[in-house]
Amino acid sequence: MSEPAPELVDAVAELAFAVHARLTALAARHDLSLTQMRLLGILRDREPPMLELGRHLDLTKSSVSGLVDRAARRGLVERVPGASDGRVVHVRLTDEGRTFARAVEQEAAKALSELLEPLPEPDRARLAQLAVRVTRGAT
Amino acid sequence: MSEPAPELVDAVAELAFAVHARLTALAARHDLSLTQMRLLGILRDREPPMLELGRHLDLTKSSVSGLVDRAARRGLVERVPGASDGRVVHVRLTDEGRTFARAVEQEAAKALSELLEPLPEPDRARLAQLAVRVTRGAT
DNA sequence: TATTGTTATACTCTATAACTATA
DNA sequence: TATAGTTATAGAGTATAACAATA
Repeated sequence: MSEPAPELVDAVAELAFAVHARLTALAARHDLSLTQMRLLGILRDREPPMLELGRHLDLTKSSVSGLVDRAARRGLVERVPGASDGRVVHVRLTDEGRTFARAVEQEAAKALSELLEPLPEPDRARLAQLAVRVTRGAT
Repeated sequence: MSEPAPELVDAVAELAFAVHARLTALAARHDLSLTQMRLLGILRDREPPMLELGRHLDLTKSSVSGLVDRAARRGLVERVPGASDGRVVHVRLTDEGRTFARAVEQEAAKALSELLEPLPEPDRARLAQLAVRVTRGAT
């Protein structure tokens, strides 16, 4: 392992905080937590059971229950009984939730690309490329 | 404004989530929230009043009160009455808090540099450089 | 009056443990 | 018995509004 080079590590951490803060603020403007926003994103192309949802979000089943309760109360998602296994409950977006999720997602993309505006185009692509290489090899 | 190029934006968002998750997990191993960890980091070289702390953390004064209460209950920080202005309360690390903060900070640097390991050294420096340029121009 | 901070209250988020229903 | 999910309970984190003390 090579020497950490602390200020370089700091730079990456600061970028991460900036991204996180932007997304959190955006979510808050729609009365969503970042977790709720991620929930909508996950459900965009899936109808997973509660436990699987928990794996995606790294939450316990009880936390997922509460999360889905609150989203369902707002009419964004709904629970669907499993067809083959009576114990399983799938979660899916309602029509309203899908429309909403789509809008929020577009805003998020816009917010992040605004954040990246200090970089001219070729560097932006370079940053993204490096980011991909890190996350591909990540835990 | 140029076209968003969604998958590039996604890559940066994913990197941010990975960094955030690492730091959150590390903090949790010490029974800290990420906010508590940031609090310790801020106090490393400052003894700010409550309101200023709130500006650093982007929290209301009431949230800061609770945050400092909990950190103080653990013996990590202490409140110090302002000398010139009787309304002001400064916050500073205790000796124990300082030792603890130092240890956690080193672990954090190590955790992040591990995360960046998929990149060979020159690329790591490039990533950091790009990150700096984004955050320098950022909100 | 204005400012700094705390307190009262409420809600989200999260976890652990106990419980229910199904397999 | 084992698994999927819910519920009861508790604590952190956050906010708004009302309050206290100081300026």
